[in-house]
Amino acid sequence: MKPISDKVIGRLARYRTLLTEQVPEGRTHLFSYEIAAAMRLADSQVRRDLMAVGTRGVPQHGYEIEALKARLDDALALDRAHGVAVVGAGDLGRALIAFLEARRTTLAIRAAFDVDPAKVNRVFSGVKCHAMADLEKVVAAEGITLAILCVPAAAAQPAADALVHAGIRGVLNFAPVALRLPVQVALEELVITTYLEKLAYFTTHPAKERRNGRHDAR
Amino acid sequence: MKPISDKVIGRLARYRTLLTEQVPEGRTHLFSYEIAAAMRLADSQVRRDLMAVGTRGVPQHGYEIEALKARLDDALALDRAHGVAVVGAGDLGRALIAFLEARRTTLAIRAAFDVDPAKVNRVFSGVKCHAMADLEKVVAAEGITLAILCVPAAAAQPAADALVHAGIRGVLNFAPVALRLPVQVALEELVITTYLEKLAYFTTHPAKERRNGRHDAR
DNA sequence: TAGATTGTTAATCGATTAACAATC
DNA sequence: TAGATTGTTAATCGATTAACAATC
Repeated sequence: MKPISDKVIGRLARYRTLLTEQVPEGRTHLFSYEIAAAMRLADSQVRRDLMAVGTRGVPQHGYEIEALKARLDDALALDRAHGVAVVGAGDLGRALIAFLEARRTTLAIRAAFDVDPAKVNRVFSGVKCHAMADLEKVVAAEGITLAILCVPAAAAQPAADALVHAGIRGVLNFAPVALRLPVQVALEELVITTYLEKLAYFTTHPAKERRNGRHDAR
Repeated sequence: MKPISDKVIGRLARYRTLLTEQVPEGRTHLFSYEIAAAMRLADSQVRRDLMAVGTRGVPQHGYEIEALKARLDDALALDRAHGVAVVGAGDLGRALIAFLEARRTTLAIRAAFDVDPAKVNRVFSGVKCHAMADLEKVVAAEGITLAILCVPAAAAQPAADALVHAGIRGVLNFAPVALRLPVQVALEELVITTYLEKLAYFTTHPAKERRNGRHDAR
């Protein structure tokens, strides 16, 4: 399969969520324009995206939901397990553990890490918290490839360096810091205040000025 | 000022965070290529973005940090206060309250809401939790314009409808649901699993395939 | 069949980058 | 001054949309 752009992957993940969380009652198939309407996209874009992962629809019938879900799972590599670590077991980190463990998928949180000795060896929502010193050992032992970084800004870059050293392949960063990572390590920035600030701007300016898609992740 | 695109606003917010959180020791000015390097952008893009908000740099000296921060605050409407509500006081909602209240800015959380009677009237990190039934009253009384939506998927659309009815201007959505909102209400989708799924894909495929910016939001 | 919807190409659009004259 | 960096335009690039023949 040809390289698929970041943008397309983001939309494919959203299609998958839509199919999982919001399938209209009693439907087995969906038309491209229905998916498009739910996400405020053009129908040709939906067809084009689905084409990129080799899905086939049928004129007059649309796309079969179960087959499409299976195809998306496969394309997004969600048919295999991915080990996830949460680094920083503060309020946000613990909330993310609880939130993500509640919806068990192939993305499973296998460990938490914190510098605070009071948190080490505690178990949060079924996930054990380890000392940062044990990062490399635990990452290897648990087969962890992804990390969610929820430490304070000042601790983010050192923690990221430690993660890279431990062989992590992707980082989801919540700290308000522009991380420097080797290019081969995937990075998603998810700085909540950035999103709030965007909202503040767009609610303060006429709606007309909102030029682009409402999404991102993006 | 001309309309500024969603993409540019997102980067401006990130420049602002960089200037606030990561100013190199003892510097009063920064060059466009320094800002660009920190964010993995082209230097001409930084200059272009700053031009959009009317900032002037000086050849040989770069951009004055304090003046630039002030200009960005003004452009992003962060010089005024914005009232924020957190809807859904579960683990994630309460963590966001604690997280955002710790970094008091002009984006201040003025109220939380939940359907659970056990949570109503409790105070989380200094923020009072109200019944959903009181949404409209409290939003008006507290001058709330933005909402952070952290309710379960099934409750998201009804909650969003109630927020719109109460006159909210922008919604930051954490629920894994494609919300339908009137176009004049700004919407940012921040579905954490979507980001994790993107990471899973990019860590499973050769780094070379990563075509685009590492960010989004945005 | 006729009509609706897909798959796919071509056209458009917007965003990014390169280039360089202006400037300090 | 000379050289480095800005402001800004033009060129490139990629993403989105429109269009329509193929198809069920």
